[in-house]
Amino acid sequence: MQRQAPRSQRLRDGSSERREREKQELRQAMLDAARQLFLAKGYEGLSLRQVAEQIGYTPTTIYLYFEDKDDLLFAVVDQVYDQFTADLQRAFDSTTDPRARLRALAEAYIAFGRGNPEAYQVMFMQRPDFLLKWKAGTKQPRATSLHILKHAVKQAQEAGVVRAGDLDAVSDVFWAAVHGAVSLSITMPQLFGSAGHDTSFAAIIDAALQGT
Amino acid sequence: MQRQAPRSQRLRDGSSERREREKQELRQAMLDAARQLFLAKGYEGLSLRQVAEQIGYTPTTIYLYFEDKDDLLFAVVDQVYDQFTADLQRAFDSTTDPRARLRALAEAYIAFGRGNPEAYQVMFMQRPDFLLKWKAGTKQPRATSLHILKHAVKQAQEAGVVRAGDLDAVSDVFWAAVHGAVSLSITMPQLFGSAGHDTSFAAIIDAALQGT
DNA sequence: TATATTAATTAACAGTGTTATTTTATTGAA
DNA sequence: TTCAATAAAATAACACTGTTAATTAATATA
Repeated sequence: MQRQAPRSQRLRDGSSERREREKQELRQAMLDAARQLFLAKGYEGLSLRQVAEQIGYTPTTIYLYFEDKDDLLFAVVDQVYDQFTADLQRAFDSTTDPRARLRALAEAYIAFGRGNPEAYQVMFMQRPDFLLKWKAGTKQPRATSLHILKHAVKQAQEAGVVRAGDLDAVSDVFWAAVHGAVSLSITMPQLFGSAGHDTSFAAIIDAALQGT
Repeated sequence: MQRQAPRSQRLRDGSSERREREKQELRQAMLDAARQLFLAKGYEGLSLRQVAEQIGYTPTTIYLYFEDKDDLLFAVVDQVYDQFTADLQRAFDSTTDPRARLRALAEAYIAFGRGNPEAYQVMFMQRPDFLLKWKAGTKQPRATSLHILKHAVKQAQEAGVVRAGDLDAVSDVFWAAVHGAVSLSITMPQLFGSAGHDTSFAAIIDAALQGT
């Protein structure tokens, strides 16, 4: 009997592991379906009932894996926040020249927004409160990504390649320029960038670098 | 009998006028209630049932005066578009100096956004398609207001106070700067303008004027 | 094999915008 | 002034939405 104990223990662990794995798989299936619907139909078009139908479960089952719709939506964009942070960090690391660094950051920011328009809208336009939520597993709000921008501006100030003055204000100039450009190009592609979006973006980056 | 004809004519006209007047009053009551709810609860919080309850009618009656919810919402912000245009025009007319004119326009744009945050969000962030709708009674899309900006930029270019280059692109720089500042200050007051919003706005206007 | 636990479903509530139908009120004419 | 035509408003219903409570089905444990 005592010899059987470890074996039954192993069996039980094995089955509970399997259960846990299946739970994670189902959770992931919900995330995948939600992400697909979100990318196809946008923020408004994401419905729990459609998510449930797509994975072959009833809507209420989702509540066993997510607190509510907000929780699910945040989980969907959570990985996008990671990508955004990684993109900015990569741009930051691409050079040590303060001026080139700022330019690289601006280009990366704009490229992210244009490459992920639906996600960018949720993150910076529709649900800005998500920026204050914590990244899964950590205690850092999502807005931390923006510290990279501020850091680069600070370095540029110290190097004397952008004008001195309140760091926060100068960073805001930079942020407002790129955010304004990205958001206008996403929501009003007809009105913004009529000379070609790339032309406008280039002009905005130049202005931000000269004007800061 | 023939003498009575004009009198009954007058009576009929009078009553049909009264009917017409009452119809317009009811329509205006709907607009007022909708505007009040919209300003209190924002874009999402505006519900036809609540509008109806506030004026003491059933929800379906609204459909006798407006095509649908979109039509009602547009009618609510329609007058705000007029104010926006007037504000920009007043700034344009405040001076003839091209540089001061651009600065006045930027300040007016920002003041409008900060003074009407809910309306600004609908106009430029949530329902940008409204900008392409026609002003009531005309055939001009709402975006025409932005031509004032472009006009001022063009004059400043010709005067040599802002850099030459594609007019559309240079205008986009100006627009992106002020829109970015306004939208960030509305949706992320904690993250934007931590050195004081006025400080950031001043820096952005300076940058836009130097950078364009 | 019986019991306890967990997972998933069903049913329901309170909302939303919207359409078709029916009732009510008002008008114009015999 | 009564009657028919017209216009206005209300009722009822549909198809959705997110969400909660109660019930059934499946699984693990003893």
